[in-house]
Amino acid sequence: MMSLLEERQSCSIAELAQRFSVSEETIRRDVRRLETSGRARKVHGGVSLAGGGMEAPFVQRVNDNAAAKRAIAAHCAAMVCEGMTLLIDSGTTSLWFTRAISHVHGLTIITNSFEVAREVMGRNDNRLFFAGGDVNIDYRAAFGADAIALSRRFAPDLAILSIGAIEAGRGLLDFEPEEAFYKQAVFDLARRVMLLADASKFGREGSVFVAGLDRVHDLVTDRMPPPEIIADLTRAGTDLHVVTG
Amino acid sequence: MMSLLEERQSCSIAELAQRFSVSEETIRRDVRRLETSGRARKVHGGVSLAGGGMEAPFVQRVNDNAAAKRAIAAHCAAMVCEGMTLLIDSGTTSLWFTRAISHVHGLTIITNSFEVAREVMGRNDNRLFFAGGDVNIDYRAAFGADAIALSRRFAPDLAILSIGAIEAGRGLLDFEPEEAFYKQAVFDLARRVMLLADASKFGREGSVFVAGLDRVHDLVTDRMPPPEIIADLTRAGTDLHVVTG
DNA sequence: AACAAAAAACCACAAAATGTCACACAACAG
DNA sequence: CTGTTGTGTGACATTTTGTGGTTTTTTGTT
Repeated sequence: MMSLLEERQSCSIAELAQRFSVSEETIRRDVRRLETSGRARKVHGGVSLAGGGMEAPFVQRVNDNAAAKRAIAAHCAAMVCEGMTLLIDSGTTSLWFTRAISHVHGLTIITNSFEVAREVMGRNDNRLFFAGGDVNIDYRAAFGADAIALSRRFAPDLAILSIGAIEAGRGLLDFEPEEAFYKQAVFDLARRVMLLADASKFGREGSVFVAGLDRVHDLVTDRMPPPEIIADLTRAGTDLHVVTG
Repeated sequence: MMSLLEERQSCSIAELAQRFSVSEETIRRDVRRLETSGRARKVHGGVSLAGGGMEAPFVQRVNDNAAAKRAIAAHCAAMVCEGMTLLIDSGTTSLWFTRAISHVHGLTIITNSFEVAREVMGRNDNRLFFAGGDVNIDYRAAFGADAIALSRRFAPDLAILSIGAIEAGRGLLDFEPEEAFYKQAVFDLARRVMLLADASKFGREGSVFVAGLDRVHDLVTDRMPPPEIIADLTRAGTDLHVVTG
């Protein structure tokens, strides 16, 4: 069955059932197992290969929890006004933020994210500085020493950061060491650091330490965090903004 | 449906409905979802890609003389093999070249062009280094000192360059000083410099001097250049490849 | 500018398709 | 014999689709 999926990128349940002369329910059970083992993914009416098209993970991440991310982004966008200098990192929520400020003119934007850059280039009344170098294709961004060096040239009014996970007692964590390293470097630059994190980040466990909550001036999220994290926030002096979707 | 939108920049509801044999209302619903997730945007009577598309003047330049550029690109692509290190500049012909090498694996690509970078990121079995810094939004590329500094780190096997104009007696000229400056810097780096220029470049007059023809190892074009330029080429020791569309 | 006709978009509800669950049955190894 | 595993069946939940009616937008005409 996997070999059939290798040829055809995807297949319908009904077709597979007929192909193997078994009931559709049997196919569905097998598909469920394949999904839990990560080798295929279900879609309504059929199955498709998991790894099909390496672009999928990024697009998927952008659309995960889109409503919450959009609301958070819109809230932050209200604090941006003409002529500001912004540093925007490579998270998916940051991308929503970039879309949300598309109507503000005369900004200077520094970013290491290709998606953010693309969004900014849509309107050409902004100044754009791109932190390049070694590109992580999965993340569509550059994290290496060159990206850090370029970012360090600036003293942005505001830095917009996303994060992989927020854990009580630990602070901010991420999954990719390079990404974490880049973020550490930019914490010092901005006069104000705003962290955009939908509520799903509170449940996650990261694998690389990035920074303590005290480095963040504002945390913008869509649901009230668990009490231990609220305690950490007050201790760190971080302002908490909960955007009611 | 997204893949159909990738090819055609936009599409009408009625056409999509007929294409997939479903009712128009179903299409509208799907489009609404695509819009809330930010991947497409609705227009009256149809859908179009969200930020996806390039800016009108740019996409026009890319498609100008597309057949010739594609043929030139295909010819050059034949000289690329697995594992090479390539520097690709920001011209529109270079973009066609990048598309033409999409089937070659394991390349290391250095570029200062966002469009080239985007094309490379489509397949993630290449290594990508992006020369960033101050971004020229009209050209969708970075030309500044930072871009030069990063590019200088490399010694590519092959550099793929485009040019604004080729004049007899003068050599290579461009229209944007910054772009010219960047190109001057990269001429020294590559072991072999290949210039991609459709025949329209021979008639043009540029405004900024870039380099003499002697810096170019190969000139690939689609029609025989005027005799004075052929004389210059032989004098400079440049190989001339004329691709018969 | 005003107005009417036409096209397109939206909404709500019913119908169809698909997915899920629980249970019964058969094959089979220990 | 018994427990395990896989399969099929039917009831039920969920998702998706089509349809009719209504509202909004565009277009053409005066």
